[in-house]
Amino acid sequence: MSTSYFWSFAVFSQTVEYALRALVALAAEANCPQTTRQLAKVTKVPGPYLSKVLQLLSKQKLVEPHRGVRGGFSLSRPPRQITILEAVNAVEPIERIQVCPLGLKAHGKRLCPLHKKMDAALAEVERAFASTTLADVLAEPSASVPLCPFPHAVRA
Amino acid sequence: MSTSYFWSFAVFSQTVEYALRALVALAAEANCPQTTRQLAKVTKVPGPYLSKVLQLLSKQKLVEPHRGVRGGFSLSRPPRQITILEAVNAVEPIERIQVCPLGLKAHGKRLCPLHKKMDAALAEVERAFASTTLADVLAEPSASVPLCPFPHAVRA
DNA sequence: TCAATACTGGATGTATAGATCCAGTATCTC
DNA sequence: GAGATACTGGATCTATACATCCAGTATTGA
Repeated sequence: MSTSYFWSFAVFSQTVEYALRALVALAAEANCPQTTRQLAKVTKVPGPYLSKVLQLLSKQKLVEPHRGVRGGFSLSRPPRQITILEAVNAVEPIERIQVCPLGLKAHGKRLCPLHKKMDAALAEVERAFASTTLADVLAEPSASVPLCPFPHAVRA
Repeated sequence: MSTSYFWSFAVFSQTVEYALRALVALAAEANCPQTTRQLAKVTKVPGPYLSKVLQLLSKQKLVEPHRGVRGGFSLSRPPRQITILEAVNAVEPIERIQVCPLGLKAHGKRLCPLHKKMDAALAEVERAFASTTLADVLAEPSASVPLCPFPHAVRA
């Protein structure tokens, strides 16, 4: 609701945003593992919460944990092989609208025009995410000065 | 977070979904006002909550309240002149990403590639919503049997 | 005018996303 | 092997979206 408009429409939940930040930060330093603490500082995500997010990403094999001294997390695959869609799905699976949200069990599985439209919008977003990799996000073609500290040079 | 995946990625909040359902239901019976109770039944939205949603829509002049006997709500404008974007903005304004969510006040207002991508996705959704009216949603060109009860014939 | 209808608005309750804490365990370095 | 580092997982706390309740007010129609 947000009568006072504290919250506003967002395509991304906070958690998805956090996951993406973490992955981009990892991609920027693809060689050496980074600890949760380090990542939390760079991405400005609350440390303990980021820890949970990283666990989700770990379960989905997007990142690899390394314990002990000099441990931390690193990407499981090169940035070019990890899509935004995978990242999103790791923390909050995109669920296309399969059946009418009203729960009417009439006339098979067809959606009414309203939810067809809504699902189409979802599909658009999904497609955009699927076709974008972490490498794409890191690439700064136009060299516009980035506001975020992520896009360091990708080391070798 | 949703470790158990109770919740999943959604472009629409519950409240936005409710607002759209209500507007579509109103558009389907564009002539006679419908009471909150009637709308709640058709749209399967909790009555008291729908009441709040309708108040938001009313404040944004998308619907008009009519008090007393034979009262209810009706659309302020013909369905063709109300866009999905207006409906969404009435309950949860879409906020484009203006500044880096990290709050860094560096280098003017440019976004890093990550948030550029994210904002681009938002823009896509916004555009899709802006170009769709309630009338579009009601129109059932392919005559696929709707799963939802909304698209009654629009009466004269 | 009266009574019924229906919206209004504030107060309050509940469920869930977001955030924290800490004891336990694995790994590294010396 | 010892100690330090760092992830793991469960329990708990908080903020907010979602939902309810009710007294008050405006309107209708007889």
